[in-house]
Amino acid sequence: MKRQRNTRQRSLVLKAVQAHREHPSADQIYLFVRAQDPRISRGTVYRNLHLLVENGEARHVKMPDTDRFDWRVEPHYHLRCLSCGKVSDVPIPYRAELDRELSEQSGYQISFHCTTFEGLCPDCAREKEPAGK
Amino acid sequence: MKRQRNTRQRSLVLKAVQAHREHPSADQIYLFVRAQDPRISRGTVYRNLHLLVENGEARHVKMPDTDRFDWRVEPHYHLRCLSCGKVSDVPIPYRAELDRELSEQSGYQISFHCTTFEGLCPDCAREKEPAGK
DNA sequence: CTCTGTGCAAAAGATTTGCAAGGTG
DNA sequence: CACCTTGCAAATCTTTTGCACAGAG
Repeated sequence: MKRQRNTRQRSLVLKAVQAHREHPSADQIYLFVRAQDPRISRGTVYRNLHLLVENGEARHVKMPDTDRFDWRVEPHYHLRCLSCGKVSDVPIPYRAELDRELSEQSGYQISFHCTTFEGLCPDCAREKEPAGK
Repeated sequence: MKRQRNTRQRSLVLKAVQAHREHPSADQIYLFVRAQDPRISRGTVYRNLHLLVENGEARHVKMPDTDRFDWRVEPHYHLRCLSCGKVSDVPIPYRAELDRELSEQSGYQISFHCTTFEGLCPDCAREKEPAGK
C-alpha cells in the first residue's frame, strides 16, 4: 500500500464527514470544508473522500440522486424520503446470514449487501395527505 | 395522465429491454436499438425508458456504476460482481414484511426497499484465487 | 388538424484527471 | 529532497433539455 501523508486538507475532510449525521453528498462536504479553507478544491475533496473510504474511515452510500458519505462504517441499512430526499439510518439490524445463504445458493463470494428503503417521511406525508384528494 | 402514442421508437425500446436478461444500461439499449434504427437519438431512448418505467413496463435498477433497466417489474433483489460488474437476479424472495415493520418503527410511509448483494462471481473468484495470494 | 414524440445539439451535473507547483516526512 | 498532494482547469460520462420539425390519431 502506498504510504499516505497527513495533510491539512485530508484531516479537514475527515472531520467534515464525522461532523455530519445527515449523510452528506460530496458537494456538501466540499462546501463545508471550503468554509474553513477557501482554497481547497473539489478535486481534492473527492480524492480524499475516496481515500477515507479505502482506509475504512468513512463509508460510501449510493443513493438514487447523488452519492453520499457516512461516518458510520459498520454495515447498516438506509431510509430515504422520496419527496425531500432526506436520508436516515434504519433501526433494523444488518442480516449477515443473507450473505452466507446467497453465497451457498449462487456460488458467488458475497462480501455484503446494501438495502435502502424508500418512502415518505412523516413531514412530507403530512404535506400530501390533508387535502384529502 | 397524458395520452400516449405508439411510435416506432417507443416499441423498439420496449422490445430491446425485454430482449435483454443482463440488466442493460441505457447506453446498451441505445446501441442495441440503434442497430435497428440508425437515426434514433439518445434523448429519445432515455425519454422512452423513463416512460416505460412510469407505465410499469420496465424497472429502473440503480447500480454503483450506471443505472440499468430490467424487464422484470416485480420486486426482487440483485447481485452484482465487484470485479466484472455483471448483474443477476437473486433467488431470495422479496420480504415485504420489512417495509411494514419499518413503517411502524419509523413513522415513514415505506413504499419498497432495494437490496443489492455485492461480491465476486465464480469466474472472477477463480481468476483471483489460484495463485494463492 | 392537433398535439405528442423525435432528432440534434447544446446544457447540465457529478466526478475524474493531467500537470506544474507545493508541502510532508 | 523524494514523491505524495494540491489547485486549477479541462476532460469525461451520463442524463436532460430546448426547439423546430415529423408523424400518430
